[in-house]
Amino acid sequence: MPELPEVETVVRSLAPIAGQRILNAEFRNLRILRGGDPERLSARLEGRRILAIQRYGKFIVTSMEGGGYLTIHLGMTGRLLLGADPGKHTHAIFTFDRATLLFDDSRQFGSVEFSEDFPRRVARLGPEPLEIPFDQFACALQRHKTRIKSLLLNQTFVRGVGNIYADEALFRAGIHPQALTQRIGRARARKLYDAIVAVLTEAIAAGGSSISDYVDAEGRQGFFQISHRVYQRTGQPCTACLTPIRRVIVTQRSSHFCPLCQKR
DNA sequence: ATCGGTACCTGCACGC
DNA sequence: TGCGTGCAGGTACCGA
Repeated sequence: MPELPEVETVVRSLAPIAGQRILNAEFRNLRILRGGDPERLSARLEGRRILAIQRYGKFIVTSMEGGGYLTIHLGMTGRLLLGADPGKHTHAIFTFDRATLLFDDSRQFGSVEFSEDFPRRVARLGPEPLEIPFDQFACALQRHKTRIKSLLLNQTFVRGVGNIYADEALFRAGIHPQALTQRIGRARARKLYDAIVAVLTEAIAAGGSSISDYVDAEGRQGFFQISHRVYQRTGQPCTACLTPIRRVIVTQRSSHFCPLCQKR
């Protein structure tokens, strides 16, 4: 579910726990806990204050008072919920001075990890798409040899773009998801760069896309899904030319596109 | 060193 | 009603 705009919305809604102390950390499902046993981790976290909560692509990195980082990834169906009741898919419960935070995840693709040093899998990510300068984006694009949709999903290229926003950006840029990166010149790269920036900025302003069950920590839904032009609109008319939107599989992921507006 | 394919999970919508 | 199938915002790992 959550891509950059959804994770950004979640991080913003977590502002109330910044500066608060973790009184208790309980882990109910060890699948989502990466590396390390729950007892030791609880002991490591309890009594410590949250210093800052930051987003890196789709990762949430919480820096702790006295050192260490709590890194959370929401996977496909992960949620962080303030003041909610634990349920069937609650895998971790953090009790703070004045708040309770749950980590829920029905598919269990998400993760919670504690590390003394800045997490390596986050350090390995590419630049933020809303921060990278165009020249750097264009150079990085040239260096890869693959289909553009695959590249956009590759988190070492830019971090935070997922299936929804890749499809939406490619539509706005008029580029076919299966287009080879070598066939994308500077002008088309510019259109793509601008489209990514626009779609992510608009989605953040709308609080993300709520496809099935995404909500922020306060339980609020996003509403960018009403602005989707291709994503999950297979068979519906293109917003620009009325041609039915098509769906193809690119690197095992659904890609939605307009066969007339988007060129290889 | 980069890639593409696969595994990891649950829930839902659909057709029979 | 139940069962099988396909599909869903994700990353990590494997082998070519």
